[in-house]
Amino acid sequence: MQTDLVLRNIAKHIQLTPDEQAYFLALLKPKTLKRKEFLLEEGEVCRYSSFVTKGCLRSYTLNKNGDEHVLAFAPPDWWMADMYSFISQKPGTLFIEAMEPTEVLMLSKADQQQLYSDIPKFERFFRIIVENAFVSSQQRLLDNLSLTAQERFRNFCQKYPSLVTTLPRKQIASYIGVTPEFFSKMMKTV
Amino acid sequence: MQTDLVLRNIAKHIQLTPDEQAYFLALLKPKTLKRKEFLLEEGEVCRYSSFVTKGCLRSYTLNKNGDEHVLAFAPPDWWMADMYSFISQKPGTLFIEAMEPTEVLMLSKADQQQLYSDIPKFERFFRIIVENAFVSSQQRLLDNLSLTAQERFRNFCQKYPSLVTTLPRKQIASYIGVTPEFFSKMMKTV
DNA sequence: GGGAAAAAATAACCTAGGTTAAGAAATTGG
DNA sequence: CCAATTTCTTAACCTAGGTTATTTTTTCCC
Repeated sequence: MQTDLVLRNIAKHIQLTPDEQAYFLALLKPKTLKRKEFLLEEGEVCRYSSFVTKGCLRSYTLNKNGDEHVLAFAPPDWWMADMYSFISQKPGTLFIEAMEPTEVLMLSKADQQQLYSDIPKFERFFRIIVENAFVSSQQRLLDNLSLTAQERFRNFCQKYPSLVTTLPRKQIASYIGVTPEFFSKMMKTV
Repeated sequence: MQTDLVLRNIAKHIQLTPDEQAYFLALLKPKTLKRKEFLLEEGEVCRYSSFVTKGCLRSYTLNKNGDEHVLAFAPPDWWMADMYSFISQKPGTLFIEAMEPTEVLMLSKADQQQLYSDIPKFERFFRIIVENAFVSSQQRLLDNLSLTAQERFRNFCQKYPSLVTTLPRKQIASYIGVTPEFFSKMMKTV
């Protein structure tokens, strides 16, 4: 199990003793996903929060016309879940799919709750993670309200430099909120 | 000082002893705002998280063309801050303005940190608050990507029933992401 | 209560981005 | 390495929503 990355991820915000590290690592369930395999589908309850160690995940919804809308990408060192479903433990609306062969470390809702009680520092850790995610979600909202597709694409390039070259363009188009056809038109006009 | 509301707000997620309640309440600074008075302006550091007990706040940005974009409304029982600035203690981009005569209870960043150490339950409380805010921000993002203005307006009516009748229409238009002119056109077509 | 300011409505015209369709290029997995 | 699938591009046409300008209505506050 590839654990360096997740320990360094946590060390950015809280300090753990070796015992605490061992206790935490014992809770993680590793999982390997093939390209296009789903970690979660619409209507399921999201029972795990997953940390990506290799590959890449994306979360998206399918609206009533069958259009996909990408909510987030998770390259290595990112956490991913259907947050609504994970916190409420009710059926969610997101699909979470591997974009390529991907490895994750999964922490169940129950184990996370246990962790909060046993090692309160983890409550701080996840609070900080969610605070940052919230700020970035709000910024993206404002960007969608006030910037052109061109400008949102520039933002995307800065936020996910590693993904710009590796991801299919249609996925990037969906994330910034335009059709692949318009994205293509836009890329000619530079 | 009007403290019932904030104590009930907290009691939704954590249980406090009378001593803890008293300790918490002693940290809050009440403030009264006139209509159109600012609680925070662009470029300032957001030093407080504010709980609304009366009236209503809104947060918005001004883009380079001078257009306002409403990020959030806070009627009574809601918390409001420029989250980016509050967590980083760097200058932010939001304006926070009173829509009408408004009363808030303000908790400083330093006091919040102290509270986390002294009464770890508060770390849980604010984690839960931010989790919910994050989920709702993500849902709004998806709504902006996949719904029409008409549908977003219906969502707004469900989310903030008390504001639909009291707020100027141009503010609602800005929140759902359309111009007041288009909003007006849209309201005729029902 | 009344004058100033803000908000709302209307309408003519404009544009960023969507739709449909069809062919070309790139990936992928057997 | 090759057939199937997916992705990308192009182009003609379309539409949700924006812009500008003017008038009407409402709200505020002295």
